[in-house]
Amino acid sequence: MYILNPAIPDLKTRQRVLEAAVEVFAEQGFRKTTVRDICKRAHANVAAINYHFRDKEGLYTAVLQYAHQCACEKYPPQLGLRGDATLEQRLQAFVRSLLLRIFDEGRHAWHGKLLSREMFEPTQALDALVENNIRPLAQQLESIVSGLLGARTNSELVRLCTMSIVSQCVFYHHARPVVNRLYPNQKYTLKDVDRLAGHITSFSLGAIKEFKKHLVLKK
Amino acid sequence: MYILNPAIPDLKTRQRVLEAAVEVFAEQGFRKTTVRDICKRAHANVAAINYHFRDKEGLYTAVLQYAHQCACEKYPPQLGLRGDATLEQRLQAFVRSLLLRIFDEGRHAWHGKLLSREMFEPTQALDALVENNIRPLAQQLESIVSGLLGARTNSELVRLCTMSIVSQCVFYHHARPVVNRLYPNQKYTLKDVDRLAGHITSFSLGAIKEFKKHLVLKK
DNA sequence: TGACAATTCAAACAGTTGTTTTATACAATC
DNA sequence: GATTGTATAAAACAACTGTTTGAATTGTCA
Repeated sequence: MYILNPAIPDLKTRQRVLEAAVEVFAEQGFRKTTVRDICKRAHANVAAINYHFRDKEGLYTAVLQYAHQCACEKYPPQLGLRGDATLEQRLQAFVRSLLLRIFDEGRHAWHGKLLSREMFEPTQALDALVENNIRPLAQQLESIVSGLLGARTNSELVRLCTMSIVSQCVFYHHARPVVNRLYPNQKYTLKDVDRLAGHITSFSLGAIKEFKKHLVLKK
Repeated sequence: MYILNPAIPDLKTRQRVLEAAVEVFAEQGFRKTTVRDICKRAHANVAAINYHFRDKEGLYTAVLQYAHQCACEKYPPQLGLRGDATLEQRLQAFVRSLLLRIFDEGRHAWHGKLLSREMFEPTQALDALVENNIRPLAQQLESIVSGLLGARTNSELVRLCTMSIVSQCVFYHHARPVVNRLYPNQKYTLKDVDRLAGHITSFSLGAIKEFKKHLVLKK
């Protein structure tokens, strides 16, 4: 056993490489990242990647799975919500947990960053990620929206509203470089995130309320 | 003069390289793109890039400027709007033109793609792009929103609503790989884009209307 | 036309990339 | 205790990268 990295001293090479790779891939993306950089951070030999993960791409898919697993452990789907919560409360909780995942500055920012990268250069890994992780979340939100609009609303409107809500959340993730340049003074502490969650929720609830009003008038 | 590319036969090397570079950079990103690939498409020698643009990075900044210029020519800020248009009409036009820019499948999809790439790996070029192009657009939308909410609304709410509107538009750009996987059957013809613009506009107008109602009640 | 600059070209350069090879150290098994 | 399989190490490999070189070609203008 080789104790080289004081921060994570007693982990086997494979694990050290994996954890280093998550960080580097998230920061630099697949292309820009070099196996030598990863191994340097992991205090491992260059050949370790090929030995444990076959090749760089094998390591990358392992990284995606690992990061997703970590994020799910930290932010479980229903964020401390009582069983008898109203639809409004469920929406607020959904928005808030999504934002928290996005604005997590710590070690769990990986998930979001890696997911963002998949948007630009989708790999095969994205297919599995959408089916296993994203679709269930989308359906969860759709059911909330459907309930808010009224059960008999046509599905297209439900879908459009769902996307409108999600988009407001992920925007601050995708467009952060632009937002930061537009409003350099804006910070995103926990309090700010809560306020943002409040805005998005009431903005969306207001929009849905108006939709429902006109839907009722039509009938 | 070398007539090699039948599509763009009579352009000087510099221009052929530039146009090829726009496409390749937009498709593959800065890192993945190789100068040899660009030159191959442009039917130019490898050295052409270094001769005309100093280096690969010089070519990239030229590409960003060029793509931006092209997009502005095709989609001018105010999209055929009468001087006496209502705020609602101006909002609809703003949303629609933004969506059109995003869903343009033709040669002008460059601008959006390149801008998206800047989000992940911002270069110095992004600073100029935000100041010259994005900030004016944001202010334009802000003034519309401000008018809709009422002149005396606090600026934070105006900004939050502005972001909520923009986010719904750019979402379909940023998250297209995910959206396409979630709803594979959804197409985005001109008609669909118009319907989408209609939804985003009425969703946002409804939300703003509700906000205004509660603002009035507070006073 | 002839001289001069601008442009294009093939070839080579120097550096980096992911990967493989070969050898060695360790632990468990017979 | 020899053997076997796993893990790590240094070095070398082959391919590809952006860039430069220097000669050949083209265009321009006196």
